[in-house]
Amino acid sequence: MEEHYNHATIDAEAQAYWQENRSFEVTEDPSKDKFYCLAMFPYPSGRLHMGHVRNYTITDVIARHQRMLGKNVLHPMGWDAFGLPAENAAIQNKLAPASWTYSNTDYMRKQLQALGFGLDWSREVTTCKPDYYRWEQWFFTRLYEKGLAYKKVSAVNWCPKDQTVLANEQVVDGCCWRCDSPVERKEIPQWFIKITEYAEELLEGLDELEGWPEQVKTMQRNWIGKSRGVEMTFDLAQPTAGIEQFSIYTTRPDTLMGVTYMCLAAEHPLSLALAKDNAELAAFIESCKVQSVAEADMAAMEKRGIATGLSAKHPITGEEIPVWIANYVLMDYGSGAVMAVPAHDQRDWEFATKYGLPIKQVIAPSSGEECDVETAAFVDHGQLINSGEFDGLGFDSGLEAIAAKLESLGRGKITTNFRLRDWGVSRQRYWGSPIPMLYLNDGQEIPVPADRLPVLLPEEVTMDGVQSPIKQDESWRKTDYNGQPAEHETDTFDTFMESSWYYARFTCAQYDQGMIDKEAADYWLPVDQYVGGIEHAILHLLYARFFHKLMRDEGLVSSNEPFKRLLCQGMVLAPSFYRIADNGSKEWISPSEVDFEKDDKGKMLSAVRRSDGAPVEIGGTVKMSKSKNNGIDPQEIVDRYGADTVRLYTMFTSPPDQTLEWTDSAVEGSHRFIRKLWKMVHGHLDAGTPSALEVSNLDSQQKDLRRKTHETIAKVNDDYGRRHTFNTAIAAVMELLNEVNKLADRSTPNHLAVEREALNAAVLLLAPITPHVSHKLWHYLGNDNDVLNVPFPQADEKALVRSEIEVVAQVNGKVRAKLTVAADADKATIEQSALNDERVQKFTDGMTVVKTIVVPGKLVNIVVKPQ
RNA sequence: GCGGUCGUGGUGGAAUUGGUAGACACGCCAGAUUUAGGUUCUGGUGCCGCAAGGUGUGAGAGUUCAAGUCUCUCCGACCGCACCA
Repeated sequence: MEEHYNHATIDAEAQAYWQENRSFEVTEDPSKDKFYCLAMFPYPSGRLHMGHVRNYTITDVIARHQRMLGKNVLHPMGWDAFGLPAENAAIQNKLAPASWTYSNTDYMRKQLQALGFGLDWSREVTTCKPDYYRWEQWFFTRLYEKGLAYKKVSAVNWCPKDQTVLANEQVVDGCCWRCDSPVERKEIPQWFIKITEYAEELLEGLDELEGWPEQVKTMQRNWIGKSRGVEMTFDLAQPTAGIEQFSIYTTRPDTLMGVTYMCLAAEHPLSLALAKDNAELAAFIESCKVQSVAEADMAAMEKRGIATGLSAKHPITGEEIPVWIANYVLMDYGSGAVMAVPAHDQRDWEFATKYGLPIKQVIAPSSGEECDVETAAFVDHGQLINSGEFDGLGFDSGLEAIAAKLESLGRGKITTNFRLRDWGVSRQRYWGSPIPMLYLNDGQEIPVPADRLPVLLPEEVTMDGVQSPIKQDESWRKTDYNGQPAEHETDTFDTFMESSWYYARFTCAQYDQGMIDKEAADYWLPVDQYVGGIEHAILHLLYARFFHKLMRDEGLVSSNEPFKRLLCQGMVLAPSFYRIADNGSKEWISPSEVDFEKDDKGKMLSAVRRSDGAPVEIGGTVKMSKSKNNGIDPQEIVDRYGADTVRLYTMFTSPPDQTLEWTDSAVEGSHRFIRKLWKMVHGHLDAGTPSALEVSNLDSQQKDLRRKTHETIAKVNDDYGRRHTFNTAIAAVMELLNEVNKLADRSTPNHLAVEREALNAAVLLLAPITPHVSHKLWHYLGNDNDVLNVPFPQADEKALVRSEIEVVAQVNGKVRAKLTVAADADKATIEQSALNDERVQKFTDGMTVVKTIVVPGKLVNIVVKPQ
């Protein structure tokens, strides 16, 4: 065995072995239990970043562990290849998005291989290729035929100068990122898929997902936003432009008697009708359009409104209530109009205060406390007051009574409402799958017939940065349908379409007879473990769940949910440094160019740029990004330390669901640990040949080491399989090796046998995380099989047995002594042994024992008080 | 603004079901080895204190024999908000 660990040759050797043996290519094998382990596939941005490394290391560890547990493991990889960045890069580099994308996937595939990820490359899927998106197009035509896809008018961000649609990301401070013109909202016809038809099932399905983090399920529940309320109509006191009434929805009908004004969205039909001959209203509505469509921007802006001069009649009292138009009412939610109850809604309260509208209290706190609605809205449920016949009712009884009254008057009814809106899938961009629809001259919509699919996206194009090439290309647009002239839809799909079903396509990536090979899908689906960023907690995961149900209803898959277990990993952060440039902007300096000065405890005091020795500002630890110039290139670390060090570091330094802070010195620590393991195996082999392990013939030191080995095996199994806390698994193996070192006595073959068992276990336990070095060391330790397929170690219960244990003795909750007692000692024995302990007596002497709590195996707490 | 998460030594973190706070590692200090640096090895390391002991998990309150963990209020950081993926 070589004395020193050489990562370059060891990585290359293991990777060549896996490639030659096609170790990670799998087929459906009904005789074995399957395990489908999936990472969110990457957008091919150019190079891997640390977030990718972290994501794929997590799935690789889980996949390799499951494989060693005997499962038939599918761990595939592909490319989420359509999207906006390719268009931007294309404009910048004067390259077609397709060729930019393909050169990126080629480079990143090599990087993934260099990290030793055990991926089945025979199933690689690239979403921008026609053999993928043709099935998505076909599926959309099926949805259209079922009435689940439809076209409607909806708002986009519009740059009036460039005459183009902007993504929310392309709107900076309300202006176009390219030309800085103020952005407007514009209503254009777009395609939608009826996710709202599945709202109830998407909500209920969450209850089945026991393997999902609670916070993700909560976020999805809130996003779907099911509520029970009342829909009611308000008559206008002065019918206008043929409109006599409008409807609203409220979850607080109990506050109906406190309505003091009504609010319409700027895009509400009544608002638009009124604006026709009222220049002031028209100007206000126009001013509401100058803002992005992003909800966060809408919510953050100042609330503004204007009185229409119209009144509505209160449905119960008939009282006339002023009607306003306000910028905080969303046309997309409910009916685009709300009743305002400033006494019991914070936003209404602020609006009413600003415009001097009346505030009428109709709910009083149930506790009987006073509250003053002139100083703040009272938004809790309570008891109805000032509400005539409804006085004294509570929230539920008030809701029922008022709804019943409205129903009897024919003015409203109890309804269920969802916050969830239908999924808009149209994008006015080039680099996406064309939406497979045709338009005849008379405007009739025709789904492209299956035998004409796919509608190919031309790849050889030049981008002008403003208009989509296919929108400009008349020869692409023009076609025919049954002999009639027709035009292709030039919008493309939202890229969430591709990422909503790729997991199913991985089960049959090469299948060319349909979207999904049902036999393969039925074997592999659902995904047993899905891993990806928390930023996808709502949109991607909700769309994928929706798509799965659509595919189920098309007969393509059999399960109700796509992902059994979900792990959301945290972001990767790194320190950042900057200098203020002459023009006041920050110049971000890469951490690799910076040296630190530390105080005598190692705390960072100041930092200087190495090149000029002058100080730089410390910008804190923030998400690795190009803009902060603090990205660490995984490639450099792999070249310097090897793949196993990168993998070990990312798994050791934080639990997977928390943020990971990158520090160079800690990376060296991980590398040191691998070298230490290597050296230990080398020293062990040098010391001689172990005897066969005779469990019955061990001294107490050897028993201790053996117990530690099996405790570690038990902990690592639990950490890998159930807890997914790889950091504590690694810490446990480190402890085991520290123990091996401490008890090193290489003079007897018996001891060597116990040590061999420990080292074999350590190499196998680490194999999912550091597969290259484990591959090599496993052979050095005299094993001739492939570490990939060795059954994962299982703890020997007999080795775990202890005769004595330590319990803590507390007095009044403070630790005063540690007692050694028999492992099976009963409560009375433990209590007595604590009371007899002189360190305990020091604190109990002269006191009266009030009570004693004994937690067997853990502690005894003696509660005393002065006599 | 709305929804969600997090806050523990100089640093990353551990404490799994309310039961020993700080495992494991980085850094730092001291020593050994080394021509020197690096490597490697040994010991120490929350804070105050000579010690006994006290104190300590963002701040404040509460429940409990016992709170990092549960409840409430506040402060701070982060993620998502439907066209970034």
